[in-house]
Amino acid sequence: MASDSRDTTRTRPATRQKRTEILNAAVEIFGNKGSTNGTLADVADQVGLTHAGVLHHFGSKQNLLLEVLAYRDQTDVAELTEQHIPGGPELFLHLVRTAFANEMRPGIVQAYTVLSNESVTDDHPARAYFEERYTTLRREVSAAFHELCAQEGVTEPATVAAASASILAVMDGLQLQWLLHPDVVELGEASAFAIRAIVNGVLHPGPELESYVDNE
Amino acid sequence: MASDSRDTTRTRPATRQKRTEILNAAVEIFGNKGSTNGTLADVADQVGLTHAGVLHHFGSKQNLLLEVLAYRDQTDVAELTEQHIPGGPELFLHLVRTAFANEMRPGIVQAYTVLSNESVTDDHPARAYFEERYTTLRREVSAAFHELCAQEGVTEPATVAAASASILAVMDGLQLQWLLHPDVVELGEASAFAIRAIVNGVLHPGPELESYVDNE
DNA sequence: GCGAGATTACCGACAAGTAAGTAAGCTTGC
DNA sequence: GCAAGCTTACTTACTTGTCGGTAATCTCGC
Repeated sequence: MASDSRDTTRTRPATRQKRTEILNAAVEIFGNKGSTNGTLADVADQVGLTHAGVLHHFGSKQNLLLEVLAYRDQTDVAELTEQHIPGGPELFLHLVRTAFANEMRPGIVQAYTVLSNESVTDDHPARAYFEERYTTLRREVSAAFHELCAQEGVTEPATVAAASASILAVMDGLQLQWLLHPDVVELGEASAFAIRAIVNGVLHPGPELESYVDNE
Repeated sequence: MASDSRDTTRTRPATRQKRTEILNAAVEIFGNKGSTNGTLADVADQVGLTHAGVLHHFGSKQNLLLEVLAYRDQTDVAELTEQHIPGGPELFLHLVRTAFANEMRPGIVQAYTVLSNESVTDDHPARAYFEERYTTLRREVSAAFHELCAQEGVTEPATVAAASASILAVMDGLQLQWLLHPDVVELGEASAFAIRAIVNGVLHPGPELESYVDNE
């Protein structure tokens, strides 16, 4: 979506690269400080420019923010979003793999975590982006569930919606805890466990919670 | 200055009430705008004071923030934190009930969501608070799991840590999605489903995810 | 029960700092 | 030699926190 249009048309390669550099710096800064707290000067410093220089390339802070998100999609989780995400049950494995991969890039995880939650606030520029993102992801996970249910001969659409949201939710929530306690919480392992539990919860719902309490 | 012994000593009732009013306003403002973006003047406006008036009561913005968090604990989830949280397997039911209850107070949920994620950023004043909070909560959930496992005659401490973090994670993650799409995501229902799935995942781990793909 | 003296609660004005954005001009590769 | 890439120098708009002052409220001796 964002992207550009013109990058390709009229910019020299050196410029292109500078912009990429700025985007990477912005990911780091916004990740470390949030988009409200991180300043253009912070970003500029990191790439050896003044804040006006950054503005020259991106026009406004808000625009930089949006381009950062677009950039992240395009490079990072291109795989996860719309590129060639595995369609069926493999999606779940893919999500687990993503969680493990994320253990290697705390910077981006932090940027994403901070920004997604910031987006909830009044008129945040990235709100639309995240609304759309979650809608898309939930739809994809739901589709995977439907395929899986069909494959396993189970009919249980009732919990699929809850499960789809839940899978995305654990992943996000674990990221937060992992960022706060990197060596207590194991992002990959925990995600794997939770996703497995949720998938199995759709296919073979076990006992109700109440049963563990009553029969005591 | 601030916390001073409980206010009871030296403040008159009208003042007490005013402070509570300010705290409630702050919850709303910080919830709507984040703690960085929300200003003292915003809070002050809401209670018919100037920002200096707010400062008079709370000393500094940072202190106000911390008092907001303490206040939330004390009133809101007093039940959930340390007050009289049910100890054993009932804890899980309690968490589910909390999720349903949260559907009725988006303001506080939003404040909490925004602040907890903001806390990840550099030197955020609330970071220590949230680190401690998650540590405590994970410990409590773990304890509940141990009790439950004992009760059910299962020995499986291996996944308990992951499961404990996961339960808190889903709850947080679902809150975010619910805030973005209040009428698509059902906070209570989804939390109930996910917690049940995770609990059962500890007690009776089902098939591995790989099995759904390989045997296709 | 009352009036002097101390405390509060609060406001207006201001100090100091920080951010985004603008304008105008230097520099350089092509 | 000219446009793109940047910088310097500002401007404008906030924000937090401080200060002095004022009015209301409490405390107490008498």
